[in-house]
Amino acid sequence: MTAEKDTTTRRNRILDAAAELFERFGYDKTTVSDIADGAGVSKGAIYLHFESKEELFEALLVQEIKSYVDRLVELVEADPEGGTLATIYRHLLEAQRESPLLEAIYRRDPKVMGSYLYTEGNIVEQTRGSLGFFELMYEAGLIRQELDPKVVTHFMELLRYGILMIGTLQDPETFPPLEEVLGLVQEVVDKSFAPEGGGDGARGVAVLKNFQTVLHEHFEQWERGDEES
Amino acid sequence: MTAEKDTTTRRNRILDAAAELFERFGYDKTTVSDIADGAGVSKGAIYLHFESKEELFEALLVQEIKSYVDRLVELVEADPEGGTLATIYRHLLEAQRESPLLEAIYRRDPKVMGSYLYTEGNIVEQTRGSLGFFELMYEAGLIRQELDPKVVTHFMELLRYGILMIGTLQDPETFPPLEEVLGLVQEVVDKSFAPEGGGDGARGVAVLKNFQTVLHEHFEQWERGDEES
DNA sequence: CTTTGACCAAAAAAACCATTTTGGTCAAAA
DNA sequence: TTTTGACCAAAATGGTTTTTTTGGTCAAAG
Repeated sequence: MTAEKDTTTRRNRILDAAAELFERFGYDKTTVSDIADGAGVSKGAIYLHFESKEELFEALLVQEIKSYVDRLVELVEADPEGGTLATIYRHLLEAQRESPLLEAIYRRDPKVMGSYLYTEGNIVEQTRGSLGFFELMYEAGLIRQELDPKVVTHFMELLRYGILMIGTLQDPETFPPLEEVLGLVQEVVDKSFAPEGGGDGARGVAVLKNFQTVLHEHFEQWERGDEES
Repeated sequence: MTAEKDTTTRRNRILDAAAELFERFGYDKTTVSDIADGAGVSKGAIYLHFESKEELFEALLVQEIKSYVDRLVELVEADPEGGTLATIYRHLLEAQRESPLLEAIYRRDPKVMGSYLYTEGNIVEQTRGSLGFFELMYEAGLIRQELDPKVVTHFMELLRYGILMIGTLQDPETFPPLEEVLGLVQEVVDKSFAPEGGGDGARGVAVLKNFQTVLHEHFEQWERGDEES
């Protein structure tokens, strides 16, 4: 019990150190020794937890995606407006902005992802799964039924990628405050895509939490399958 | 007169050849000789029109931006709905998609722009000018007065950059038809940002054409200033 | 049993040179 | 006068060798 907790703690210290280094210097420029030093463990210890540098990186990405969804659920549950489409979407964008590493993944930033981008079957491919979420919202009646959910989803993806990329193409100094932009986004989505009155908020929370569960299971299965290969 | 027309024609043939080659092979991989061959002129002839490869490239970019705006005006004038905010914005996105070279500029595509990206004071920096346009639309009453034009502009920029970049991050095969997406964009913009009834279309056309003039003048002055340096 | 860090093969980076290409020029041709 | 293409210095490219770094291992220490 205490022993297990200890190794888990160490694993997390390694992941924490890795997160900071990968984010700052990127996958290629971060060495396993650097991570070991950063975590205050020996290099060998790292290989007691992860099979390779690549697997360590993937474990980190998976962790990042998981806590992204967890954070989203947290934000939505704390919001009095609950699980309406616009609320969820707004918090989704907020949660995305909170994790620079996650942004780098979605952005396929070569500076951060480095040669990992060119590895076979990398995690990034899997991240498309979130698209299915809005279809679920549609089926739950939280998107106007006369709209095409595919098109609505794509619209929201456009905005999401816009937020993701605009900072690399223009000077962020010139941007209006994010708060105001997100406020407008929320209004627009609510006005154009949500049913009258915004829809059943509790239902939305349920859909989201279900999605959260499915996603966690998906990645746990993936991690299991990953070890034996 | 005939002589002048001849040199103008030749200049355009060079620009045309350059456009195709730069788009296909990028700035670095396209040689001046290639362009000369493509245009059916000698290499020396190119230097009768342009001071350097870089200046030729810039002239091409400027031309591209100019015809982008010209094309936008054309589309808007042909549209019965005229110059409402949503109509103009929709055609702006359409016109943008029609020019791969322009997309490459806005996208800062290193494959196409190559080492030109790292030159001092390159044109790309100047292209931010279009942002001012929506402020003019606001002043002309074509954007709801209770909204913050800066935030609305940024929202529309987010969508624009999303459309620009999403194809590089996800497989376009999975996208819904562009027509439908643009249709939704237009609806959303109209519903959320335009005043009741969409606003005075004729006024919008006037604002747009005025912007067109200013932009043309801006670049003509820029070209003049560029030669003497 | 757990953890370490010296050690190694492999890969990446740096240094070096030979060769080719390229942007730009200008004497000569048209 | 106008246009050309052979020509050149400078830069880019390609190939080779040397040096350094790095992911991963495992005998030995704790």
